[in-house]
Amino acid sequence: MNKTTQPYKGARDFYPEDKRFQNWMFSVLRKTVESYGYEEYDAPVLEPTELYTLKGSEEIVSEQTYTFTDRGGRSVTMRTEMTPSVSRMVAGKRQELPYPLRWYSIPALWRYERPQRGRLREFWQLNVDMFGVSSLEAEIEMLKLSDDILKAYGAKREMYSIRINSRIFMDYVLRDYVGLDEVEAGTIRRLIDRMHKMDYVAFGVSIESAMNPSQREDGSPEKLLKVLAARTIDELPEDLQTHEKTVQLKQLLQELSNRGVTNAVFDPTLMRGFDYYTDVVFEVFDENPENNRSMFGGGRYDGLVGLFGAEPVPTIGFGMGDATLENFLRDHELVPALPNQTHIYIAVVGGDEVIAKAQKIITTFRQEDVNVAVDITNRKIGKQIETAVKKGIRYVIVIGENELDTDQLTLRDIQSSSEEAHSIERIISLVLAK
RNA sequence: GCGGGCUUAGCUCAGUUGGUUAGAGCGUCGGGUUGUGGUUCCGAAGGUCGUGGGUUCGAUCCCCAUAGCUCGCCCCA
Repeated sequence: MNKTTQPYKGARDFYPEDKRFQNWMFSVLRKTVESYGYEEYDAPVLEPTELYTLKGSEEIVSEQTYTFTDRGGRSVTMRTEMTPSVSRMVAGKRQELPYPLRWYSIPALWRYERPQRGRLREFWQLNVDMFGVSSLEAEIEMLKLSDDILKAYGAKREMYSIRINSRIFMDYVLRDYVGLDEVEAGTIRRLIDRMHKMDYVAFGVSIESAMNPSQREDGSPEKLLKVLAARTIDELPEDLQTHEKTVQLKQLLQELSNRGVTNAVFDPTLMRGFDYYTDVVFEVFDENPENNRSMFGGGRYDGLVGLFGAEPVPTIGFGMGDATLENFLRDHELVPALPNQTHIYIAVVGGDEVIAKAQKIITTFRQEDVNVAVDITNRKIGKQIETAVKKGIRYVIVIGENELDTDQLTLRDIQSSSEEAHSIERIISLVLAK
């Protein structure tokens, strides 16, 4: 028997204080996405392994998942992301669901990785997806919603940036504009993804060596570097300005700005993997240098539902991990004091006999939605109050023989260290007011 | 999967150039005579010095391995 009290590597225990924080964090997420009409769904923690090999990444499945054989000989995998599951669910009821679908979930996910800052083996992830809209209005809503989530926590614009790119646009740049074959393009995509981690000269050298000199047109590396250097769409080379996706991205940024999202920018170096995204991709970056990674991101993936044999559905969505969000909130000091959900702690003088007689009062509180914990230890009164203080419970009422006789109770406010006698009705409204 | 740093009380950390009973602060528990916490005073509990092996008369300290934490790399759905 292993006697360690530590949780499993990369997984966390949530003591009441931690769970209180998580509940608060999630409640803000829920409130914000539900204000846009998104509905919560869920799926099993275990999925058949084939669900994750469906879209290709064999290597990821074999090396970065918890995969095992069940008692019936089936290979199962603990969910590492929600997108395949939700795509499966939509495909399963493709013909009967009322589009557009606005769905969200906050599942616990498992990935077999080496833990580091902002990255654990068990983590929670907000997933927001819209199915059934192919127009740019879907992108606008997704990004506006992302922005509203951070604003709901009290984040200021300068704390984060929203970076946007298009896979179709970048494919056009790499294949047609620069003239690369698919193998070269794949290598270059990986390089671009790591661009900000390399120095500029080394990056240029890598780009050049990744391109086959005999096949490319003269000046291709330079053409590409010029595109990647663009900080805005207007800075893109003249001959790219009229491309359909350029025009669309410009329109997207303009409309976001019109709706108050002024920190969204075009970023040609944004790659975001290379699996199921089909067009617009975006990432929200924490501008705090302590958190040197994107906080969350997503994009359009129009092809996934169709993989299940159903008629394809245009889809856009994003995922937001709890660890990176927590880092963001703590480092920017956006976490408020979180009160204990118990409103009143009742300290008892006189033991079990008094507790028995006080039941009528206690029941009245509970029926009025006041959460009441009774100290049944029969310790001295000072200890009982100290317990309430440590638990972070705001109000204390001492009940003894004296209180049983009157209809007034003395409500002690731990926060202000004050005491005042009130009727039970008055106490209920005072305590619930906060 | 690769590399760096770390691991001594519940927490944050001292310490021993290898020597017999390993310390502090905070926290916890109890008390300062019987119905009021966060101040103060007194007292107590709590450690096989991450784990396993080696060197040595003797290891918490030196060496090796291993685990965990942490930071970075790879990867990041």
